[in-house]
Amino acid sequence: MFEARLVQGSLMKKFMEAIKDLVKEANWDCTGTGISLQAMDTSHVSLVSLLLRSDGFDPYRCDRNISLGINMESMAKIMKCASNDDVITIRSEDHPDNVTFVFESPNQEKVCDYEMKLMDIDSEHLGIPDTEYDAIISMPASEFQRICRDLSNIGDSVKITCNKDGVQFSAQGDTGIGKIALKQNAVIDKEDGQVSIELNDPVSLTFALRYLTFFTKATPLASTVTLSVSAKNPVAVEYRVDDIGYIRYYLAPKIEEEEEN
Amino acid sequence: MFEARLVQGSLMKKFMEAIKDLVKEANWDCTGTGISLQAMDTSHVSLVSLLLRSDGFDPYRCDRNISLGINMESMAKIMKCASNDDVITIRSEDHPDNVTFVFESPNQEKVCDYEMKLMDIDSEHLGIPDTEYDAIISMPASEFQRICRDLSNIGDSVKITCNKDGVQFSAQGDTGIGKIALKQNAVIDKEDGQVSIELNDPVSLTFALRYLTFFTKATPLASTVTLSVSAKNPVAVEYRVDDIGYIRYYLAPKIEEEEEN
DNA sequence: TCCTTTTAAG
DNA sequence: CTTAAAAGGA
Repeated sequence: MFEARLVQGSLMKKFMEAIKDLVKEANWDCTGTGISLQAMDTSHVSLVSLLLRSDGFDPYRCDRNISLGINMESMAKIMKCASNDDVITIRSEDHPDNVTFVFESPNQEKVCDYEMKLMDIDSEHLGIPDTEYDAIISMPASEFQRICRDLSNIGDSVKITCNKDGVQFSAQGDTGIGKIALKQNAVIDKEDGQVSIELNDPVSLTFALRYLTFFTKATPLASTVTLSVSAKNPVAVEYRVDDIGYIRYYLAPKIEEEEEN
Repeated sequence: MFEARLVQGSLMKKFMEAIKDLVKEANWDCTGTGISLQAMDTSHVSLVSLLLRSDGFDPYRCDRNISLGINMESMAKIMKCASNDDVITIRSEDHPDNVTFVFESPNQEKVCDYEMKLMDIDSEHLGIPDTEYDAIISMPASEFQRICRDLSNIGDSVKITCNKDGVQFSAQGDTGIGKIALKQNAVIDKEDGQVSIELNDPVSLTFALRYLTFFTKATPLASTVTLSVSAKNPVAVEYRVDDIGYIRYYLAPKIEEEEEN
C-alpha cells in the first residue's frame, strides 16, 4: 500500500493551488524517495515539476512504485475541504483505482475521508532542462509576484535583464513603458527578504507575463523565489519549501520575431 | 525640465484615486508655484480642482510652465504600481511628449520607472465659483462618507439643512425617509473629529448623492472635510491635505422642479 | 462598482 | 481558528 501523512496539511492545499490553474490532469508518481509530478500546462507552453520528499511526511510508506493519475480540479476541490491546521494523509492500494485523502483535525475530533477515482494518464515525455545557468536570481517571492502584476498592467511580456549590478524587469505597451530595477544587496547571499544574484554571464530574455503570473500562485509556499536564467533556454522559477521539497516551473523565452509583435 | 519629488508618495496615489472615477482626462498644469488641475467630470455636472503646492515637494523644479495632458485611467494604473512607502518623482521635458513617474523604495533597492504618453487636451473654461458662503460646515471626512453611503440606500439626493444648532442631512425614497442630524460641538472650531459650523444665513439645499459619493473617494486624504454651502450656488467640498494643498469638488444644487421628481 | 483577498480582532 | 472588517484586484 501507499500512505503518506503530512502534519502540516496546509502545505498540500497550497501546492494544489500552485498547480491547478496550469495543469488539468497529471500523474503523481509515488516511490520510496517521495512523491513527484511533472506536467506540461494545458496549452503545452510551460512545465511544472513538483517534488515532495518522503522525509517530509510522517510516516511515509510506499510498498511499490505507483503512479496516481489525478484530475487536478477534482483534487483541488477536495483539498479545499481541509482546514489549514488539519493533518492530511494520502493513501492508496498497490494497484489502485482510487486514492483516499484523510483530513484529521488537530484535536482528533473530526476526521474527513475523501475517496477520489483515478484516471489513466499517458505520461508524456518531458524535456526538463538540465542547464548551466547564466544568472541565478533570488528575491522575495512576494516581490516577484508584485513585479509580474504591475508589469501586466503595461504589457504582455517582460524582458528580464541581468548584469552584475542587478536585475531589471521591463515591459511596454500602448500606454508607455515600465521598468523595474532591483539592486543586488551587499549582504550575504540568499538571506530572506534580499535580492541576490549569481552571475556567470549578463543575460537579457523576454517571457510571456501570462505564464509567470500563473507561476506566482506558488507565492504562499515560500518566502523566496529563484529565477535561473540562461540565454535561449527556458527559465526555471523555483519555490523551495522547507523540509519537504520544491515546486519548479519552466518557461521558454520568446524569440526575437515574437518579441517584435 | 520639470521635476517634482514627493517623499510621501502614497499621497499621489490617493489624489489619483480621488479623481479617476470622475475625470477621464485632464491637463496637469505645472508652474513655479506648483501643480494644479481643474476639470469637469465626464458628464459635465461637477467640477474638480486640485492644487499641489511646490513647497510640498522636495525638490521641485519647473523651468517653464507646462501642461501635461494626461489620461487618468493610464496614470491611475501606473500609480497602482507604486508602493505606499515609495518616494514618487514626476518628471518631463519642457516640450514633452511623455511624462515619467519614478518610484523609489525607501531602502533604494527597487527603482521603478514608468513612461507614459501625453495627449493634447483642450483646456475648457471652468467657472470656478468664488462666492461668499451662507454656511461652512466642517466635519470628520469619514463621517461625511458614512452619511453619503447610508443615505444613498434611501434615495438619490440629499437635502442639507444648516442652522445655528447644527446640520441635517435627509433623503427620501420609495422605502421611506432618512434624516441624519449633527449637532455643532461646543468646543473650539475645527478641532479634529469635531463638527463645526460657521453660519451667516440658515440654508437648505438639495444635491445629487451620486456625485457627493464620488467626492468621498478623497476621504483617505484628509481627516476633515469642509462643505461650503450657499443658496443657489454650487457647494464646495474641500479636503485639505497637510503641507501640500487640497482637492475641491463643486456641485450645483438641484433646483426645485428637479427636487420634486 | 462589486467581489475576492488579505489582515485584524474576538 | 473563525469571523468580520478593510483593502486591493477584476
